[in-house]
Amino acid sequence: MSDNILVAVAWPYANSRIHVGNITGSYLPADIFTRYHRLLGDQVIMVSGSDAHGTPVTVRADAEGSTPVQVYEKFHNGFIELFQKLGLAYDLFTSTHTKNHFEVSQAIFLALQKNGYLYTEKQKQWYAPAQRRFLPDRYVEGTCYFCGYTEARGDQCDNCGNLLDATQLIDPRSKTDGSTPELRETEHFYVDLGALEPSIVDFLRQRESYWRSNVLRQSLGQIMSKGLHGRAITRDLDWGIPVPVEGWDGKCLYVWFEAVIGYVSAAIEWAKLGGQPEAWEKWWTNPDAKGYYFIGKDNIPFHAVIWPAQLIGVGEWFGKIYSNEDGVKLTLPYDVPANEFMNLEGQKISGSRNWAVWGLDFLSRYDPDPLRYYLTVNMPESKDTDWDWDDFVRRNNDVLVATWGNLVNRVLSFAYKHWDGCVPEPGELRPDDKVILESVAAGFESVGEHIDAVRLRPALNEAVRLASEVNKYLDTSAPWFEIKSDKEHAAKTIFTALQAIDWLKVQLSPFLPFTSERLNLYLGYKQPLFGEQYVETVEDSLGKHTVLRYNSADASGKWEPGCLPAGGSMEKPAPLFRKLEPIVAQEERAKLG
RNA sequence: GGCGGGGUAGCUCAGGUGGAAGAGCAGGGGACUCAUAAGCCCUUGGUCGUGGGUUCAAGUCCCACCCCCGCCA
Repeated sequence: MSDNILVAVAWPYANSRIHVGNITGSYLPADIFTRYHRLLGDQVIMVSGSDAHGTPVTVRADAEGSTPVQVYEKFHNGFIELFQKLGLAYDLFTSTHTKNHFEVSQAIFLALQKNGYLYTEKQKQWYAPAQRRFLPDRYVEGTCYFCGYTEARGDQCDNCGNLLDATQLIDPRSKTDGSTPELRETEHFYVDLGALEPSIVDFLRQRESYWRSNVLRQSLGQIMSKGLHGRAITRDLDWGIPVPVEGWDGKCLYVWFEAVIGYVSAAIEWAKLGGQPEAWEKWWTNPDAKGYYFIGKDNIPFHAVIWPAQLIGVGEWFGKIYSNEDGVKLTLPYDVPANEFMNLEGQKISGSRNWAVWGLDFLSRYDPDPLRYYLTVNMPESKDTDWDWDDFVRRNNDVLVATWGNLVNRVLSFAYKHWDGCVPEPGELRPDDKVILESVAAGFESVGEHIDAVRLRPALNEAVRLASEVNKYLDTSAPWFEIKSDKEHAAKTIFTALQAIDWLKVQLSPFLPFTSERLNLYLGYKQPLFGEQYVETVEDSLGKHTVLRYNSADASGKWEPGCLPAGGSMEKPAPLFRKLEPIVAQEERAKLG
């Protein structure tokens, strides 16, 4: 029995690079979860993409003298490079700037409208004649009408902390060119979240027993105390998805509204690229499919409340509009295992202050698995955590190198040297051998249970603990002593240790895919554990976009205690991990700020 | 102001449904040598933020308060 599992991963905004906090917050846990379910044999797809639209991209383009497309493509390509190097094996990592996403988003908009959940409202907003565009509140500056501070932003005054009504700013000016804006009337669509509130409360209550309490209680608490209210879903902007209504030229869907729709559109694009255009329905119109949304806590309201509201609001109309199907509804999220934040050396991560460890920069000096290890074992699953360079070096050396890497190296080297590069024939195993093998085999249950419940830190610690058990077993059996007097006993010990390592390799592989693949080769296997990531260019009427994909054709890994072939030939082993000098922590800290 | 998260050994943190305080690292001692001087064994160390309450029994439930951090207005 295999499940259909949709792994929906946060969409990085195409306006800044990705740092370790972003990675541990959503991208990495999603990949670990996905790899585990692939090994189990479940039908799982992991999708996401770059969030390409919105004002910050246009503002940056203006500042750099380039175009929004150029800005978004630059960051998008950087994301793909990082994800490939870090082994984040998306079935599809695409973008919101695709024809497909435009169509799906517009269909969602129209379905909400058909169901009566949209309404329009007129409001005044600052307009910059010189730039011929409306200014978002954040891009208007002026004098605060509370405290007289002259550098207040339209949305909030940094001096007195009050939230402001941008239209009341004194002496307003455009943040980008200093020109004086004027108030103009504009009309926008709103989604009637108030009308959807009872359905959302039901939705949350049905998931009360298994959702993380931070996600559930924050969402429910906010609704109970404040209620839900209409929210604007369109803006005066030309970089984005046009509002699919006659006479609404020059207005776009708000990014918060359309980016989440990417979870549907990316699955559709994935199905099309795979040559089975209907395949997405197994995850999206199948009520038994389970959607897991991996996001950071900043995104909780959008995924736990607003996105479900959108899905409930479209009802059966999406099917009718998009694919001419009747009686079909989109499947609501099963779980939203949002993480808290990771800080850096005791301070909040900040790109503008260069207080960050950037993903690509890190990988230019270190390997991906140590990063994956440290970020998992320090994952902010229940509260904020801290990236500490000393701690990174220590854990790399004490756990990856000393406990696990050394276990592999000492056993494989010993076997390779004394049995001519082959797995020794053990004959009948002794009681002690069976005991340690049973313990390690039980890891498929215990580690798996943790991953299934998205408790990744305890899952990884459990696997490492089992590696430590094997070290103890080795010390007790002492094959280096046995081999002097009785090579048959040493063969039993080394075979047992190799078999245990073979299983631990699988249990650790969702966390440490690169070194697990290498170990897999050393043990003599020809087929890789996982499939391959590859990059492809897709063309549509909007232009070309690059996507990251995953080909599982050669994957052979299975989440079960398989049989290591006795007598099989091995590859000459080499250490899996590099030991780091403590000085690198100081060097890395010196680069911050 | 409202909603939420956190305060457990020197450090980083575990402690689903209440039942004799845990791990790793750091510190101290020991045996071994296959291994990236790694691994293994033993060991020092805590009034679980504060004050009440429920209970035969509370880090774990309830109330109040004090700090730190987010989100929302």
